[in-house]
Amino acid sequence: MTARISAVNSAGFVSPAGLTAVPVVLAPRQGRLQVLLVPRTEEPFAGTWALPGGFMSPAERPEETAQRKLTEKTGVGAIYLEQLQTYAEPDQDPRGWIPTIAYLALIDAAVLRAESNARWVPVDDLPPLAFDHARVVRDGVERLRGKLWWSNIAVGLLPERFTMPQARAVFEAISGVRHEPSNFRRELEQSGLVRATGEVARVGPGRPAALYEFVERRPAWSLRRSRPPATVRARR
Amino acid sequence: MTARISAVNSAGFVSPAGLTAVPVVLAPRQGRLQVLLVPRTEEPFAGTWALPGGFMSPAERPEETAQRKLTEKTGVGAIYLEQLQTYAEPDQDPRGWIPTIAYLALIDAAVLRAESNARWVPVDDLPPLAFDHARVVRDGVERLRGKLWWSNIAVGLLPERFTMPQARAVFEAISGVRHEPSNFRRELEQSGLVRATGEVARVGPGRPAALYEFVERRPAWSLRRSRPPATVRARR
DNA sequence: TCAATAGTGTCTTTTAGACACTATATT
DNA sequence: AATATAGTGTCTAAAAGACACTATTGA
Repeated sequence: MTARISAVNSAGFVSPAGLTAVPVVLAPRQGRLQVLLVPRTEEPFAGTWALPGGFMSPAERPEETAQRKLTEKTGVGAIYLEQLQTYAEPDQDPRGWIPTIAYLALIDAAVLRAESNARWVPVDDLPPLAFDHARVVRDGVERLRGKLWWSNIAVGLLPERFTMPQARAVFEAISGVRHEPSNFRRELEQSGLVRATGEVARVGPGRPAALYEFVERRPAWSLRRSRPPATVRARR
Repeated sequence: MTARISAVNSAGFVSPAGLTAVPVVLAPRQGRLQVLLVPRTEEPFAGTWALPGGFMSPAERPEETAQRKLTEKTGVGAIYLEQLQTYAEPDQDPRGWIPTIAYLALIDAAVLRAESNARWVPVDDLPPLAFDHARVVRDGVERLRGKLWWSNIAVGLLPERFTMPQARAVFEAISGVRHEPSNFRRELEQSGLVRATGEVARVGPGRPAALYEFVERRPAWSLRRSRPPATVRARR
């Protein structure tokens, strides 16, 4: 086991040994919601996986640290970054008093391939995680699901322009439930979050799909809809 | 100006000079939502007000620190305490690198009188606040309003047993909008958050009001309702 | 009995869920 | 033409909003 780190400030009091920022990077892949993890090589967590976080410096804003760590691991920055929660339990980190500021991060759909030794893992099938990162992932998933229909948080997970079936696939992967196609269309249109571009996408057989785009690409809330749509019920 | 505090950990890196936890204590008073503030005496913030926070120790969970500071200032603990957000901007604290974990705190309606040199101030009429506490208060108010109809968060703000008009007054003070009495009653009953006790309250003229209580006094979410009730529109 | 406050009933409007049907492409 | 996918229309059910009306107290 590595030595425990400690710190004392210039007034003589014990202070945190460090401060970390960790992004929970989520994306729908293969129809399921997945999270980006990196392997942990140091004891006592060798063999487990962890979120791609790192130590903050005094000159850095915590979002910047989360962004930087993310870029180091994936080669891209986050399209969306929102503070999730801070974890500061006394014994959460065996290295010492090291609180963690967690962020919910979404990266552009187009760069989902870029990886190093990082790995995408379905959030409902996690390997053993270091620290309390399993809980952090759970909190992140919950936040993403909770905001899905109330904000344009899905912006970064869809291409610039997308079809209704594409959007539906992403929403279904995130929430884990199936939606009725025609109702999904109506709900998303009425949400005020998206707008038709007038163009269509021709791919394969079948009627071409109309292309949509988000009205607002910066973080924003829906003004119209009042509740999330229902899931599809079994046919009777 | 006081000297800037710094800290270095045993591995030789700069570490935070301290970590603070600050509760945003909110309560409806005199029909308006108010926040509990304490006067700041030290430079450079002498003359301003601040949230009643304080430094954490390594052995303390951050919620405990927030609770303790609250008790020191008001004589009571929080009935409800929930992490709001962490503020760790590089220059937010002139004393040094001191991140702040903010909590949303509600205290029992019965002890709202207990004060020391602390003061209740309407959230829409704040005096100059130290640090970025004005922003912290805004974030707390937003969270409280957002959760009002979706959880039993109002538990601590109402007496053990309360009448519908009382509940309505509290909800209106928090949200800042007026509700139609009969619809308010229906919505709150159907929310599943409260239940009639069968007793009535006789006070002054008029028909006695039935007494209600919360089904669950621990933090919980409503299962039934899907959106907040409408505000009262002007008569036509 | 009157003023004051609490509570009920109900009509209308809006929103959501189910699902039959139409449209437009490829092979 | 057959098949596949996209999109429309609409019926029904449930929820919310408006508001007239009834109920029960103290003075």
